[in-house]
Amino acid sequence: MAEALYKHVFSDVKRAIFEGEYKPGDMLPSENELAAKYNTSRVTIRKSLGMLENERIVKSWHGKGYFVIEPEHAKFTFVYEEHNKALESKLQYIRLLHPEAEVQSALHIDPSQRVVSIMRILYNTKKNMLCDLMYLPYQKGMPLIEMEIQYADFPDLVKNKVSTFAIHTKMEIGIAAVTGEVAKRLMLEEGTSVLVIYRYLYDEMERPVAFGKRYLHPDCGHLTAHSGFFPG
Amino acid sequence: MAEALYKHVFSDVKRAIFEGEYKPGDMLPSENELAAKYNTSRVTIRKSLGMLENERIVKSWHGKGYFVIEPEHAKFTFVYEEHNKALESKLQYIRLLHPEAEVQSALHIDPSQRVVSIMRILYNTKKNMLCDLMYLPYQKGMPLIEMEIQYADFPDLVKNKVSTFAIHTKMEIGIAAVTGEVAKRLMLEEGTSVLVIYRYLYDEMERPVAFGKRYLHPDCGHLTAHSGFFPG
DNA sequence: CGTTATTTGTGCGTATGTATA
DNA sequence: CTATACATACGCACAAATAAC
Repeated sequence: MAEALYKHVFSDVKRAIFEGEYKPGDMLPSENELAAKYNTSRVTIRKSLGMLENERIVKSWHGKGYFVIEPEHAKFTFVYEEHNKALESKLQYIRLLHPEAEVQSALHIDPSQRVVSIMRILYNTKKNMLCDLMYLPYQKGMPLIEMEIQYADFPDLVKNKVSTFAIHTKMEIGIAAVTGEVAKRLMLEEGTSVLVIYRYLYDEMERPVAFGKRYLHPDCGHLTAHSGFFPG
Repeated sequence: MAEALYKHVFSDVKRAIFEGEYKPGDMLPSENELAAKYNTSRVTIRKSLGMLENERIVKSWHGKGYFVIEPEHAKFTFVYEEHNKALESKLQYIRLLHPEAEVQSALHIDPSQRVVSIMRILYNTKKNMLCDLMYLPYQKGMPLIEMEIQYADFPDLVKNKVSTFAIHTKMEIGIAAVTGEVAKRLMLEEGTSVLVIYRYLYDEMERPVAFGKRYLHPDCGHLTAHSGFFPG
């Protein structure tokens, strides 16, 4: 089967842009010109140009034409898997407690309201690599069954209550000194600085529904993100 | 002006998905059924469904139908501005030197080849917030003029040599202890742990063309990223 | 100021191909 | 084999924005 025509036009124009034939700011030939050049219809050309627009390579202006845009190198895509498949997970405890200041502020609740606190350790054959803490506002009838929680992903914890599409999450990366239980479980000296990943889950009304902290053992290495154009 | 028909269909189906009328895994009505429902043509429906597909909300299977997919909560978008607009930038030095091991390995060069090393400080009215180090393989005739480099973004440094679209960058976040010149400039004690952002620039052949390290003063706070669906 | 040509935006009808059940 | 569903592609018409005259 021959390659679809619109795909051919798409990759041919894309190639021309990547090779510098059209530079950022340049106008592409009009739809009609391209249709003539590739000996096809305007509809097909529009499909190809639409794909280039989706990839943020060109932008169309009504009545003017299509223009090559400046690529975005400031936006990075971070792939962060809640469940690292190379690591085993072990539940440490589930406690019902009155939140400390950090958790209060993250979940927008007052000290009188209790929260469920869950600690998990993620480890490989050699050592404990991550210490994961999660906090959820406690409500009566909440399932505290260990097995349910042990393997649950962060968004899974609340997905039954709201539509998965309504949830969005925020991730923050910071640095913190490990103390007490966390230091002991990661087998680090008290006060050692480690990377910390903070996770915030919000529902469709922007209300915080969960808060998590994850302490990374130094041997976990770096967190990586990418920018630029990638296939797929 | 009335809203375009295809936009109406798009947002109406999207709303239905977000409200849980169609759940992840569900099949949407067929193109023909939707065309009948909205009293329009199949072409228009395809446009709307194509938009939903671009937003990774549905996926079509040839001969089967359109299916609601599970939202991706593991991919985060990091917006990282090389030039923080709230901060002033000051060039500290430009040196030509033989690279240390870390830089050698990052740029895939051997110790005999020299690199241009550039240090900048980014500061606000109160204090120095960032210490930025960049390394570029040195080539004869390279412009070392300070003014050119002082305000250059990371990708700008190489954009004249290759197409901007061919460049892609990687970002890593780690933790490191500040020493020597860096510690002094950030006014931190030797050995203090700080967040470090590593940047790698690659050309179209995946060859490294620049390497950067950026030490963040603790007062810079956290790095944040988002996941889920956002308008625009 | 309006006129006109150009360019993109929206929308319909139709035909044929191909994958799935 | 057949019915259904999506994929590709063409032609046409009109609307709306832009720019040049």
